[in-house]
Amino acid sequence: MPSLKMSNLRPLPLSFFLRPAAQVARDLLGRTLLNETPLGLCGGVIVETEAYDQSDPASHSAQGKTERNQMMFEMGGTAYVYRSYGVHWCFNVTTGKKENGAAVLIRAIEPIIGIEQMRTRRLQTMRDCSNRDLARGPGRLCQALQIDDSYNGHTLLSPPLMLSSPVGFKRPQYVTTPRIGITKATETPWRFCVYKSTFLSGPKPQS
DNA sequence: CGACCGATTGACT
DNA sequence: GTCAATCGGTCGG
Repeated sequence: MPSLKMSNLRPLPLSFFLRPAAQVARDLLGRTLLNETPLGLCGGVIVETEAYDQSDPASHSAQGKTERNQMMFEMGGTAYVYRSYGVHWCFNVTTGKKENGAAVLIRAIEPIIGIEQMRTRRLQTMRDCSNRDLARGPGRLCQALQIDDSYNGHTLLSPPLMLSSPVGFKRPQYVTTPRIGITKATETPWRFCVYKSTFLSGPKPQS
C-alpha cells in the first residue's frame, strides 16, 4: 500500500507560482496533488499539465475578465475551477501576479493515496473503473479528488487542497506536445507529460 | 433572444 | 470510429 508519507504535506510556496505558466506547468510534473476530504486524504503524482496565458487565443483569459473566469486573474497559487461542456469540472492553478490571467490545467495524476474513495466517486458515473482511469483526464481527475466549484478561488497554499512535493522529489523526464482539444489559434507545445507514464490522457505523446 | 461552440467523458456501432 | 449530455460565453439578428 502507498505510504501516507509520500508527501511532506508542506505546500509549494507562493514563489513557485509567481512565474510564467509554461514554467509552472513543467515544474508541476512529479509533484503531488492532495485533497483532504471527509473520507480522508486522497491524491497522487501529477503526470500531465497544460499551460494557458492571456496572450493565448485558446485561453479563457484571452478576452478579459468575466464572472466565470475571474479567479484565473487572482494571484498565483489560486484554484480556478470551471465547468467543461456543461458536465465536468476542470481544475487549474493560477500563475503570476494578480490580474495576470494565466493558469495551469492539471490533466492527469497517477493515483497514490485514497484510491478506494476515489474509485467510489468515479463509480457513480461508471460501471467499472481501473486505477489507470481514476484520474486520467481533467474531468475524471476532479471527480476522483472531489474537486468542484466550491474550490474555485481557494488558495492552494494551505489545506485542504494542496500542491506539494513527494518525499525525495526529483524532476522527472518529460515530453511536450500540442494541447488537447484546442482548435483556436496557432498551437504551442504547452502540454507537458511525464515521459512514458501510463496514466496520461489523450494520444500517446511518444512513439 | 436563439444558435452554436467548447481546455470532456462514457456508452455504443 | 460515432454521438449525446448539458450549460456559460459569444455572436448574429
